[in-house]
Amino acid sequence: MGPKRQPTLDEVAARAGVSRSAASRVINNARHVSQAKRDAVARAVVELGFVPNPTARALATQQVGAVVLALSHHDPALFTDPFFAQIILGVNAELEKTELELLLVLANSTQGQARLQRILKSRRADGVMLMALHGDDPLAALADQHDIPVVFGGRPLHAEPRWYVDADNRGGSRLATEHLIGLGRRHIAVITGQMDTDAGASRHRGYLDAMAVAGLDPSRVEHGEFTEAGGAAAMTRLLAAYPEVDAVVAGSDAIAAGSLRALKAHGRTVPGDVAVVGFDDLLTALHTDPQLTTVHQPVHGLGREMAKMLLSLIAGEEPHPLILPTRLVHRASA
Amino acid sequence: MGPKRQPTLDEVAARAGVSRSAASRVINNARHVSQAKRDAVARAVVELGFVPNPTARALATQQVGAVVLALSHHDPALFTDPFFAQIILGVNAELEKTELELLLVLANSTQGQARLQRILKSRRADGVMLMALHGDDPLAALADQHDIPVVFGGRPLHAEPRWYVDADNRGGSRLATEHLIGLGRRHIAVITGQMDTDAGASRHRGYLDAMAVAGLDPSRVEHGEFTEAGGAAAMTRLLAAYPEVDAVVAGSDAIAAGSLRALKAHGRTVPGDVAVVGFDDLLTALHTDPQLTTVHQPVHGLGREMAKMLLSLIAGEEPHPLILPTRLVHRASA
DNA sequence: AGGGTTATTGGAAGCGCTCCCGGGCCCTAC
DNA sequence: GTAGGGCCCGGGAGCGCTTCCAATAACCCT
Repeated sequence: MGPKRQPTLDEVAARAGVSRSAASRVINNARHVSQAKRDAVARAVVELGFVPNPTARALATQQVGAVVLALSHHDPALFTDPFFAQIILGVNAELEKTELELLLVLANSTQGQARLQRILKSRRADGVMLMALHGDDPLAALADQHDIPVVFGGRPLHAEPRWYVDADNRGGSRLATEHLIGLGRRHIAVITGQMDTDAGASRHRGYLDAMAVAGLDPSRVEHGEFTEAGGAAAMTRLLAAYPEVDAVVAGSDAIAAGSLRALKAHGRTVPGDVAVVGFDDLLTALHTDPQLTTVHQPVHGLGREMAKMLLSLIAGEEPHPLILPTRLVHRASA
Repeated sequence: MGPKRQPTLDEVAARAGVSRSAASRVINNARHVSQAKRDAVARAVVELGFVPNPTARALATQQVGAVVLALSHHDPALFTDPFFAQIILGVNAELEKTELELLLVLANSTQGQARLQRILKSRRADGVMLMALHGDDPLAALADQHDIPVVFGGRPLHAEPRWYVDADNRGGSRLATEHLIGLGRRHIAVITGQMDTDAGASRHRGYLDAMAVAGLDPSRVEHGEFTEAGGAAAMTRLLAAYPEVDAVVAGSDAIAAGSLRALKAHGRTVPGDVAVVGFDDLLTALHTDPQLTTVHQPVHGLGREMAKMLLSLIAGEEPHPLILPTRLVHRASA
């Protein structure tokens, strides 16, 4: 292995022939240092390969230099959804511009919850991004209990957090439904995700909005999980209960993919017999057959905006909640 | 917001009427404390809601209480592969048993590389897990330069790191090829992933092994990326160059999914005209049509074992490199 | 030339914790 | 009766950095 110990600021100062305070000022690019000392210190830093110890710095400044991204979900497998990967990528893109590190906390289990609690109480991070909260999620309340900035990704069901970024779920879903109506479909069903989720409930509401305006019957509804399996099962139930359906608004691309499979299994053609539109516009939407007409939400951007908002919060600013627009992407399934 | 400041150990000690040292001993469950003081401190801890400050503790003990998982890849989009999600899930499962936090570093860009460097030099973590190294990846050399445990997930191309965990890529691929041979196929092609990757090269080698034993022509080969698009393109080239192929060994499930798509586009049936076997056995393998016969590698376990190995390294032990077994999963495509 | 700023500078006091050490204490063995 | 050996216990010295402060030094204006 390499060098046994990193040089300390004292050693740098000694080598440069200045006081530790002066060296510190140079490192932090602060004022009140002569150019001569500045150069001397800079040289010593290079020669010694000095890198400031973040722990010591954190202790002195009371700033950790890290933020946490906490993903809360009851089912660990859900994390496999590329949706989360995109979120992480977005967050990371924004964080890369800074010196902040990313702490990942999977808060599904009670284990994970306790861990997040600890992180908050012990100030192990300068801020928190919290995602995917179910209605009863105890994490939602955590935000207020500690003196640490928290931004939500998506809204919890029965609370309006002070800071959040979300996609326009309701508007997007309404768009999708209107598109189906415009296509001449009249027996339009909806397969929602979990209704104890704001995304699930809001997307359902968007469907109701459009159906109401068009004066159509909005009662053909099935609930399921945000998964392919959930979608397939829901579609099968739908077909049994309402054989007349000629279109379905799916709560997510995964759900849509599942319905496609179930539809094919029951001998219905898409979009001939039944038109399907999804929600998310992840890569999955391109890999179905036929390719999915779907509502695009800027997932990567969602991650980025969460990070941005957290950064501005940490900087002491007062950002406003943000709702990102969604739009319909026309492909083959509707 | 909540309480402005967390109580310190001194305050706990004062309230319990003991010295700070004694309080510390109780917190760390060390010996040489009377039961009476133990109780007094415990009570004070609860009353004050004390949680030790990890930063201060880290500074004193020289142990950060965090490890990093670094994912290196040239293309950020690759991170979307559920493979990584599974790795993370596995790592997290093991870490949840400890007090260690997970630092996620996406080291694709030079930005990310520099960041990882900094983390290593400044000892921002107690250990590192490094994944997905291409042949020329500068990260591979990093391990030796710093006095910090590093375990590799998969092997870099031209180096045998001291500690790594990998799947039996060569053996698995050989199994897949043998299966195809057993099926009576004789014009078996291979679509590899990037050959500057150990996984890519090893899986190709497994194919060569089996073909050599059977005395078959192993020259039908195309290279691509570990993606669906790469697989589709490679399959198309394959079909043009060797129209007689009756089977293909794919370097991954994504590649296999791509070939399936290309095969269908060219009017070949699967497994009738061409049998296909994948590698990974992720959820994707279930969502293709037909479902994929594929080599299962324990991705979640890979993550878990990486974490385990790192933990044991941190504990001062000397674990051995680990190669996890792979096995063939029979489904419809071969 | 003199009073008042404004730049530099190093000393020293923390940040909140761990842990070494030496001093009591009590108990046992001779 | 006393010399050892545990056990407790608190004092205090760090861990490596930032930052306040008082002390100089350099500079401006009238």
